[in-house]
Amino acid sequence: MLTKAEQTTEFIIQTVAPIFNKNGYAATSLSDITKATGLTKGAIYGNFKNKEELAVAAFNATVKNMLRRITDHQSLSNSSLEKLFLITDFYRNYYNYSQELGGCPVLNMGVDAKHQNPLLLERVRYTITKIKSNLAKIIENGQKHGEINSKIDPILYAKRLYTMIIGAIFMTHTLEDNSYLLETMDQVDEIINNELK
Amino acid sequence: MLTKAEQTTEFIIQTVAPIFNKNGYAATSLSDITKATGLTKGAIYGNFKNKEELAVAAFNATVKNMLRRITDHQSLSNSSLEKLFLITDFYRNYYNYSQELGGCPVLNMGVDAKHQNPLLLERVRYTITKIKSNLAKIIENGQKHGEINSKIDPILYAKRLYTMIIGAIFMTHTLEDNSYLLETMDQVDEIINNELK
DNA sequence: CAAAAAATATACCTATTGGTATATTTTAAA
DNA sequence: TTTAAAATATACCAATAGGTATATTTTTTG
Repeated sequence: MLTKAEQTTEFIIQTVAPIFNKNGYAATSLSDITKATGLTKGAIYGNFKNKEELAVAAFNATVKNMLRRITDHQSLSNSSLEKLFLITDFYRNYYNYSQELGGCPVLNMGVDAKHQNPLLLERVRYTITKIKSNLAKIIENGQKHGEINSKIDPILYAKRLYTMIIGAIFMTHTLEDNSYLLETMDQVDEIINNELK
Repeated sequence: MLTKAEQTTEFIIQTVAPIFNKNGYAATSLSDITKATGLTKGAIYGNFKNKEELAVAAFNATVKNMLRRITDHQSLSNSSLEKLFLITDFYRNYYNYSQELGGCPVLNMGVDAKHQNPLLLERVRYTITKIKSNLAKIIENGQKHGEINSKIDPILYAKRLYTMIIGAIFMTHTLEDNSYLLETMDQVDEIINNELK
């Protein structure tokens, strides 16, 4: 069971996560944080060493949420090929879902933290590495089971797929136009069918 | 001939443009600006109404620089197909070039301005529209001259290509790994050869 | 239920923020 | 070269920034 204090810590993280994700690190002030949580600075600094530590905790929570959703969704099938289609499926609904999070944490924090916050940037890089290796492992597994062409390079295609995905996320969010995500996911499906099979 | 005042305005823009591009709007302070230019607030506010107007002028200057470079490069050939290859060529060298600018202005400001600065966001959207319609026009022209398959949708492919490009820019900058841009440009070349021809 | 411990609120700190009124200097025109 | 105009510097403003020491309240434990 969670103590009252642990509940508060969790409450703060969940409340400020979308704010940091939307506005970025520098543009999120302590008063934004106290206003949103209804708590005072004393409470915030009792639970977190400083603004940076809170921002990192918030990012981690958002990413954890996101990764769990992807993992859950792709586990709907045991076939590697089907798992890949489930991933494009996931990103077809990503615009809606990521708006709940305050946007895509990888995209937003990747750009925001680049010249501002080494700790956050490291977390972004780690997250990308995880997503990429997840994709590569699915491809490798598909090759082992004869579902996917053994001639293709799993890492190369993992990079290509995530590059397309993150590009589509940027376009859809910046232009507020979901067609980029939808059309790019169609394109990824074509690649799966024509190049990976 | 430029008056002394006009020279100063231009000097300020050129000096602060990479700073805004790197750090974003909120994380760039007036003291960053006075420090970098060696001028005082009086001089800055004599040339620009406020921080926002300066940020917009800086963004416009960076984009103008970038668009001129693309235009110059693609004008090296009259063939539509060759123009497309010249564009992938341009982006193969984009990591180096964009570092001079303080990063990719479209990517950085697209994310940064999203929830912060409607004026800047509008400029980003306009820039994307311009780049996209440039790509679409090249494709259309290629179709008119029989260089490009008349069955393909110019707008759809313009969207696909720029989505891939901006995704690769994000990955390369965030991971400081140029292979994303290089490999994605190879992939784009494959698309030109296999789908557009 | 009382006491110790933990968590939160209050009040405050210095530094910095974007911005401005005015004095001074520099530029351009006569 | 003098003078009017334009540009820049100086000195200031109120508001807010992140952060902290301490008082108060709440929670946990014996």
